[in-house]
Amino acid sequence: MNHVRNSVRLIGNLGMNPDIRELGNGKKMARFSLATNESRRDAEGNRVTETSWHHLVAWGKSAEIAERFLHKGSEVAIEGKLTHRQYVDREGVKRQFTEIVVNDFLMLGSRQ
Amino acid sequence: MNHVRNSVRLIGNLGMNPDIRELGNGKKMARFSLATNESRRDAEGNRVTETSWHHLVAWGKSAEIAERFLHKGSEVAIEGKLTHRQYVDREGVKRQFTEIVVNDFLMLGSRQ
Amino acid sequence: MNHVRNSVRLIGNLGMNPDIRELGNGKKMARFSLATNESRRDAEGNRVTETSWHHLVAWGKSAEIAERFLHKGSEVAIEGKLTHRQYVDREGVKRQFTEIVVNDFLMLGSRQ
Amino acid sequence: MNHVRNSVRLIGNLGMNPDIRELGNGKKMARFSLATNESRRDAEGNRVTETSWHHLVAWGKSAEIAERFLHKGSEVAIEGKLTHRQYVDREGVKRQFTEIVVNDFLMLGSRQ
DNA sequence: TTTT
DNA sequence: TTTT
Repeated sequence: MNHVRNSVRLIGNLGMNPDIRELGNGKKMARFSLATNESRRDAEGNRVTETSWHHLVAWGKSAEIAERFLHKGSEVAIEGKLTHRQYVDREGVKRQFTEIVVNDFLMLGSRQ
Repeated sequence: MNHVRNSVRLIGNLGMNPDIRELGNGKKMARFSLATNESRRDAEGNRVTETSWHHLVAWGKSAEIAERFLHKGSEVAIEGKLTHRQYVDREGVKRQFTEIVVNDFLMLGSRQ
Repeated sequence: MNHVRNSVRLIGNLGMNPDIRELGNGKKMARFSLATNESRRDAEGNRVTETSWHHLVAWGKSAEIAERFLHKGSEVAIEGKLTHRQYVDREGVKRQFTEIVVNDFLMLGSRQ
Repeated sequence: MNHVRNSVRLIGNLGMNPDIRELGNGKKMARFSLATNESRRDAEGNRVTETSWHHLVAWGKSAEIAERFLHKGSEVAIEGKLTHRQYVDREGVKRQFTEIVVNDFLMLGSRQ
């Protein structure tokens, strides 16, 4: 319950169906990308949309709900924790990977 | 004012004095790292502290306030936007860089 | 920009069309109620929905957007500031009124 | 875990020591007031500080931590849920009471 | 007074 | 890769 120190809130759309893995202990993990679209005016005064793609991961119960209810295009609000992992890729290059560990999410616009 | 869609909140300490740049237009930019410390129990039940280091950038007025008041060790609460940039490093490796663009921050524990 | 100190985030539905007022200075004000629905299990294990009704007020540009796009039933995400006002009602009773001054909002599920 | 729908974040100071009650089931409850100070310029351009007093309540483990560590003047960051209760006072007047049910909090400026 |  |  450390979420006063580190909390991310995003509202956007899934770019793909969640990728579900089942771990050795039977616990599920769901990974997906979420696009947040920001609308602003550029130097010429035209409306432009800037899209950011965020990496999300959900565990356990949240992963199961994601598996059942989320799919490509789904609109969701999520709250999670910002994490950064270091790893070495296949070419031996040191890399950083930032992802949001989902604490809670809400499906939106579900009337469709 | 798109911060309903994309908002990060962190409370932690600066790892260094902010790095201040003045851009061509006279606008300032302040960069700094912020550590958030999360306390939890490990498998053996011992208290462990996990530290995450986040990259932050502030612009304009916020950068000026950061320059004047923030320094290594300062405790701050920040609200910002999660952004990801792609770039190619000196070795020609494609990389992603995640940083938080600060919208608002607050110095804490300032009674000292 | 004091929203690190005081910030409310709600996702819910309008109970009515916004009530629009135009002030002497031409600035608009929009008032509306927002329901947040929380689902939980009661002592007997049955799913129950608890609804909270919040009072919201938007000013200026936000009020104009609210007037044009929000109506009874609209699903929205809002970010605002928690405020409390004291007043004396017609019967001379001292009362407190809590409302959220909207900083930013987002219409959800707008595909309908 | 419904906090994507309804979440309040405040950073401020306690106006009093927490008021601790122990309920029949041995569970503790802590009540306290928190002041958030907002700095802004008035019509004449002078800096003015506006203080809002919020009612907070914490339960169980949070209440116990509040009892041990929080006191009048403590600086804290809290995350909670906005709730409204109706009641009838001793004079038979119907009233509303708004309070924030604390989910998580963090003591700040603890170096003192 | 909303929504699922 | 999403959405409007």
